[in-house]
Amino acid sequence: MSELSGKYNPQEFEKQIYSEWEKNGYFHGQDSSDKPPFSIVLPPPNVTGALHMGHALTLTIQDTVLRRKRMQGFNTVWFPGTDHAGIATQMVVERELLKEGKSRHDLGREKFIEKVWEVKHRHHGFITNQTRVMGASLDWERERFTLDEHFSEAVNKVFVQLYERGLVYRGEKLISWCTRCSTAISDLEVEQNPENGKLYYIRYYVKGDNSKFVTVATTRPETLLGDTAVAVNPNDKRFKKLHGEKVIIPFVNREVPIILDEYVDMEFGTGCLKITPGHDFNDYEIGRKHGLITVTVIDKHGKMNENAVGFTGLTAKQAREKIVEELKNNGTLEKIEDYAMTISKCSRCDTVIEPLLSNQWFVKMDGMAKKAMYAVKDGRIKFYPQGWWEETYYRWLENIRDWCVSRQLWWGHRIPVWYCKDCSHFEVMEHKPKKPCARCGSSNYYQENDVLDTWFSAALWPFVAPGWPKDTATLKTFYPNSLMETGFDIIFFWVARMIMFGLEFMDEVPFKEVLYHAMIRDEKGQKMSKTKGNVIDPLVVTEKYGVDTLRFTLASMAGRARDIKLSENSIQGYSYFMNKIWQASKFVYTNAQGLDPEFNIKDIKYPLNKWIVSRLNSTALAVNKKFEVYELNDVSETLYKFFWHEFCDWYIELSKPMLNDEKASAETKYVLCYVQREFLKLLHPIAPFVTEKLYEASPLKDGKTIMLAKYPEGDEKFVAKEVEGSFGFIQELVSSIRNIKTIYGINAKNDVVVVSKKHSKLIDELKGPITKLATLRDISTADDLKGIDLAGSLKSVIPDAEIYMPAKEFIDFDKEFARFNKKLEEVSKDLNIVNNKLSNKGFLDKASAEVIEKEKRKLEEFTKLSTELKSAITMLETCRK
RNA sequence: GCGUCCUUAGCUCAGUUGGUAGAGCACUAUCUUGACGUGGUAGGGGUCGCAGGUUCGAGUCCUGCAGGACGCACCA
Repeated sequence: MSELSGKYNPQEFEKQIYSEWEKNGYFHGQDSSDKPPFSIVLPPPNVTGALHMGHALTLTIQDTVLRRKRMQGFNTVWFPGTDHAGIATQMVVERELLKEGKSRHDLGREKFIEKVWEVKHRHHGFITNQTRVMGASLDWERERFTLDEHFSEAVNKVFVQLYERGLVYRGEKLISWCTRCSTAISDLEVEQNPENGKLYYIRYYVKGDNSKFVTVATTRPETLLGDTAVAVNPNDKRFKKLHGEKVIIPFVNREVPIILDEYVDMEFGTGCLKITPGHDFNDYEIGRKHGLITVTVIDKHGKMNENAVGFTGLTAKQAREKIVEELKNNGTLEKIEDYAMTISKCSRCDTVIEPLLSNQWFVKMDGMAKKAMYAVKDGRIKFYPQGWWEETYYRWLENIRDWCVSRQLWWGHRIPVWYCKDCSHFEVMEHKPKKPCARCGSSNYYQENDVLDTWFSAALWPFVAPGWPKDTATLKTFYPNSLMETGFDIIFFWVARMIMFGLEFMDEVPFKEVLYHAMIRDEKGQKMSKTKGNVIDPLVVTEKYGVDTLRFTLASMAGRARDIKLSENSIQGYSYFMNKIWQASKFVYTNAQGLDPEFNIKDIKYPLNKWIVSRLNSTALAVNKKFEVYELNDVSETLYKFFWHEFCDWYIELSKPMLNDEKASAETKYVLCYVQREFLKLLHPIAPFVTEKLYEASPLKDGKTIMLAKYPEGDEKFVAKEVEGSFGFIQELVSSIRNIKTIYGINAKNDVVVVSKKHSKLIDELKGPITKLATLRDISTADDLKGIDLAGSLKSVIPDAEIYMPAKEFIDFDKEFARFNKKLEEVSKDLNIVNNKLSNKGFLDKASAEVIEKEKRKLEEFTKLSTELKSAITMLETCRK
């Protein structure tokens, strides 16, 4: 037994314990084993990222779940890894370059990528070490990086196979383009922001008739240069006669037709819609329907191109100002209105998105989406918390559009497509083709410049982490993964796509369960962000309060809620709990001298010991039940209450006199140590460090590490309902006596007489403990009121007992009278409710026998209490006279 | 507009087949009891957002309304 310091001081042991675990290989799972497998893949953090509270939460939840499974005897593997995070990482490096006044183009692709790798290597240690700090029991030997060789091979294979199956295609489409990132992005990477804009009303004159015109309303006048039609609703009587006419687009003087399309809302604006297929998604659709040409007037940098005659080279914003100015001058601008609109912006850099026509690679979604939907519908994958995300998931999959996976970036998986330099032919192959071009015979190939969306590779994580495309033992054992734990914000980005690709390439779901966790916010419910300055840094918190404290706090909040409001105050509260565990353990250990470690827990005799062992088992059963549905908040609450309010408040206090009792001492010592040790095991998954530290010092230590100890499942055989019931009475008795003493400010120890037919024997047996707990000199029992100085005693009534405390000098009849009347009022209210129920024919007819029985018992109890209280009040009245 | 969800004690939240409203923090009073004042003990505090309905019985189920969060779509 080692010495424990005076108070809980986590900094003294956490880091060392972690390295011991890692050194001893406790985190490592076996590729094949007799034990049932349990696997999780860590959602790979951005390799250049820093640990934030979201990471801390996800690590805590996953580690907690996994540690319990490991202790339960599962062959567990938690696959670690980091993500190359395409745009994000490229931006980090570009920003560094910018400081030297350079862009990536100054370096060239090869040099630039070299530089990114350097940055990657430099950063990699930060995030992984911070992950270690949190206590995450990751199988580090299996760590992966999404751009490492093996991973890239898998990505290529997937891409090629998708192509061969007709699920990948190249096409020219209108896509969302970020002019700052200079790349296409997917629908998911576009955010809609409300903004105050303007609506411009512009006249287009009909060709050949300067007296006729139509007025269109637009928020983007600069796009009129790319207009190729004006549309009106076919049912709109106002404009129908114009069908077939042509109007002239100002500046470019292009003649465009007036077309009819039901899409046009007659109520909105003027009822005339300008059609710009090159810069608007809806217009693009209408253009396709009507066979319109597409004119692009804005380029990839957000500037007006050569088609924008007279405005070429201006930014879209400058062009808008100039066009509005000129329209005003020539009298075709009717009016400008304020207009509340939403603007699409790049979710990464907040730049306004420009819809652009361009050649991109797409993954066909409809077929895979359907399969992914059924996997959840038929229960092959279960979502937790139950009943929350299924609908959202289905809706997205039902309305899904093809996924634009090509990015015009340099950092990422370069698309395995090989173009012939001498003709336009291309091959989709994992490696550069060895044969000459099938069309022109040239051997001059170059690889596609675009890279893949980061989420493309991320979607392969559940099967690539265990080894795919190699047919490894690891893959056999750990696919499907047991659980996927992640934030609900990436349900579409990641979860849905993992399910699609898992089904497509493994023919089996990637994981059996998905657990979604909440978003961490500050105490006011606001998102934490550096600019707001409301960030709580997990590393600062763990430095101050310890990792276990933070983990316990986060676990306590990991319930069904979608937001977690975190404040330092709540963290501090839980650090007190850690200290409490520390202090109680110290007490247990210092009282363990002469302990017989061979004592058998089945042999315990004393009711108090039976009680705490019963409570321990009830607690273990409850904890395991809650673990199964991933309600970690209930797990931690159950453990908190058991340890603090049962083990410490009652059992430890009770054990003190028992330890001095020669007969009870040996058994009590053992039970103290036993219950404390089993509690440590129960808590270990949530608070791994303090439990290991204390376990190490336990005189009943039953293994090398608590990490590999058997997780207590709880045994019904040890749950003694009668004992718990009797002890409940004792608790109530003690509280009631304490209550009298507090009300009257009685500090001195005095005597108490209890009249209770039912519990006399029990009270006599537990005399020592009760006098100790209630600070009494003596407690005695009596069968009736004979010999009790009724007028000179303070009285209290609880179910099945009356308590008399001789304390003549303290009695205040008015106070007593008020106290009993208040109590009687409460009981009468309850009694009324029960009476009403039991005299209600409907209740008796329809309620279950069990419920009726319960009500009858209540009636009995309340009636008895009420009678007692009434007689006590009469007594007071007579005494007063 | 469609969808998911929230509204319970001053604050943060639990309350899972409908059966007498709970916890933590905060607050009040009190206690130097030999593990812990990061502690012990006792206590105050809620017409469960509003209005209907179903039911013998509703915080719990249904409908409507109000306030709020998030997702998707549309937005000339």
